[in-house]
Amino acid sequence: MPKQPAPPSSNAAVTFPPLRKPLGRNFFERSVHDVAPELIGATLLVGGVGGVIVEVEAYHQSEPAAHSYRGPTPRTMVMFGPAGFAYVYRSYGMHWCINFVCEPEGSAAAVLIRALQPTHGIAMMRRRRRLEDEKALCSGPGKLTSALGITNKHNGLPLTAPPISVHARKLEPEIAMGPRIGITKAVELPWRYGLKGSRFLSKAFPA
DNA sequence: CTCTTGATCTTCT
DNA sequence: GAAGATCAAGAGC
Repeated sequence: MPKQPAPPSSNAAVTFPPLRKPLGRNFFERSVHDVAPELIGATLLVGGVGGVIVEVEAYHQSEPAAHSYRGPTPRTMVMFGPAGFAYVYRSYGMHWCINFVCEPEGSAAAVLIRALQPTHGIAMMRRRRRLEDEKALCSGPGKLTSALGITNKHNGLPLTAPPISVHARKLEPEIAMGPRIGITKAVELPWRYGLKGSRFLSKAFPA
């Protein structure tokens, strides 16, 4: 094992830049196309571990790349419910991915969280991922759930109550935009958003 | 750097 | 039975 800086020897508070009050349900109860870009720069914490959201994708019921496209199923139930809850699904038989459910009840839309810049609980993330490289800890939708300990147990949990919280950004970041990744339908829709120039993306946006 | 492939299994057809 | 909102490792350049 490579040497790491010694972690704090107690549970004494570790200082981080102060976070804003957690976002409430009303933040998510809007068009997924408004919410998705506004999530760039926000902080996601699960059990105190997390970081700044640097990449997301919007999915909407009306479009065939969305899991909700064919109507409610046991898996996609949560998306047809109210906004402000987590939709967690199994990807390729081995990874978990987390979405934030948006829009008023009746409209099934969600934002896939694709990458974080780690800020809180980095030592824990390194243990879970068995990986040192900070910029690769959360640089993909399956990687960040592993780093944050997200599994199907989190499916349907509120994003507005422990252990999950989402904190608004403090500054207006520069947003990059482009086609979504890893899909074969509706590939032309530019519904992927990212923090311009971030080193923590799953994949760079074309200049 | 890019490209290819194997791993692995739930979901819906 | 096939596809899939992925990842990591290996080969080639």
